[in-house]
Amino acid sequence: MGGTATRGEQVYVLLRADILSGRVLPGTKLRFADLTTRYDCSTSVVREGLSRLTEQGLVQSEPQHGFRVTPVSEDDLEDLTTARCELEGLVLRMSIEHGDIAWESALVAAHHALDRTAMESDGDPVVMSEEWTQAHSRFHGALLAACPNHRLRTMALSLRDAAELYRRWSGPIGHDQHRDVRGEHRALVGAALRGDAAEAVRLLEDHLRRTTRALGAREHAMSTR
Amino acid sequence: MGGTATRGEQVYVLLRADILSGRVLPGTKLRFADLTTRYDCSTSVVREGLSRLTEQGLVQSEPQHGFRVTPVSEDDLEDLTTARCELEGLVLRMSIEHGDIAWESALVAAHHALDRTAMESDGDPVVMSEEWTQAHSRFHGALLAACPNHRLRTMALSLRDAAELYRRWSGPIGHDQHRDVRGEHRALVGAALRGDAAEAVRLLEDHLRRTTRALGAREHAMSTR
DNA sequence: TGTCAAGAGGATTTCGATATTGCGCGGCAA
DNA sequence: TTGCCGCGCAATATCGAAATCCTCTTGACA
Repeated sequence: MGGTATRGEQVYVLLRADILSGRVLPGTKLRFADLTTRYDCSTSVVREGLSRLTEQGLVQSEPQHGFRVTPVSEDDLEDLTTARCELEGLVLRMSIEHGDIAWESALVAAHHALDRTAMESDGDPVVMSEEWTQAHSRFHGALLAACPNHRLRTMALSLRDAAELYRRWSGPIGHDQHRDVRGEHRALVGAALRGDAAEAVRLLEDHLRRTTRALGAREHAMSTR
Repeated sequence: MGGTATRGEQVYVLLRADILSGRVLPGTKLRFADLTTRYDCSTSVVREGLSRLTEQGLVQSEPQHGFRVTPVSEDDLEDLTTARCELEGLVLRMSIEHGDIAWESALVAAHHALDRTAMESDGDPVVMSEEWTQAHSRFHGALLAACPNHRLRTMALSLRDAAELYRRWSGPIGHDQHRDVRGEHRALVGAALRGDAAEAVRLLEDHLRRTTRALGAREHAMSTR
């Protein structure tokens, strides 16, 4: 027990975690031989998992040439950030306009949890802590949760996932450019609870663009070393 | 020649065509045994094709229970239409703001082709002609083509595909509610070429909502018979 | 020396069969 | 009659090998 329903699902979850956590680098070729031994299953199952990752955009496939982890680039990051500003902003507006008390409560709870979680991990202060990443993801998910449109919400969350791949390669964000990430989150919650959708969307876009700038700088530093 | 690269791709294209053209009805269970004989290939390949359809939203999968064509419902149609109005409107605005002369030319060409294509097919006047459907799809694709953001454009087109599944179940739209579909398209082109993004978006949303209403009425009539 | 063709090797794609899972029918006891 | 347990069937998930395809190398020929 404790396992998921199918083997393909397991591979999907495991490989997804490996990609998002940075254990396999963007651009890496994913060979079937490696994966079958790594996850102890047949090529069919690996293929299933890769296919699911592909639909999420974390993996790319070229027919007859196999699969590789979606490469990162500054252009793609720019594309992704613009898409997120527009779509996530839209979903946030709808969420605020339709949010009820239960939504507000869940949002406050998620924000509290995030605010009380350390950003840097104890063991390795150069990378962000797993707990903070999760809490951060949950917080932004809670912000969008009241959007009544299932498709738009799903797409916005999918874009957040794609961004996670980039966020991994940044160090603790707070240290770059003297940002006050906690303050940004607090302001977001405030505007949301006040029902000020326009202000909240503005804050969110700022939040996303700032993160992008930090990542772009970091990535540039990595690619030129 | 004329064949696509892999067998899985073929199954994907064929099955997709079968679903979009209405040869297999929404909600239908897709058994492997049937599909392997229908497309003359193994279960693995069928699985590959179904997986790709799933990522596009045309097919749903429940672990251990197989696949079925995504069922249609009035609620889902409402959800889809709202999502399209918001997202496609956004993409259209960006497209108009960034469109150059080449885009305008392609748009004019696509509109001309659409305007000169008959909506009703000769053989079966109750269903829309294949040619018109294609021209219609190309026209709306041309409208969005100049949006510089790859992700947003792709998502908008994906939503259009999903809507195709519904559109199939409507008769020739022009006959319902005394609509002037050709006029709506012409007005859209006019606003787009004029660079009036706000007006174009308004026209597009109207266009989409009208189609939805026609489909909703039709579907209701079918479900109660 | 440069170009092209043929072949070996490695990787992906496809196959057919086996293992596993879920569902329904029938029997048995209360 | 009703409810529950267990067996059998059908469908899906998984496997491991065979077939197919791509790439890189080698060698011959102009």
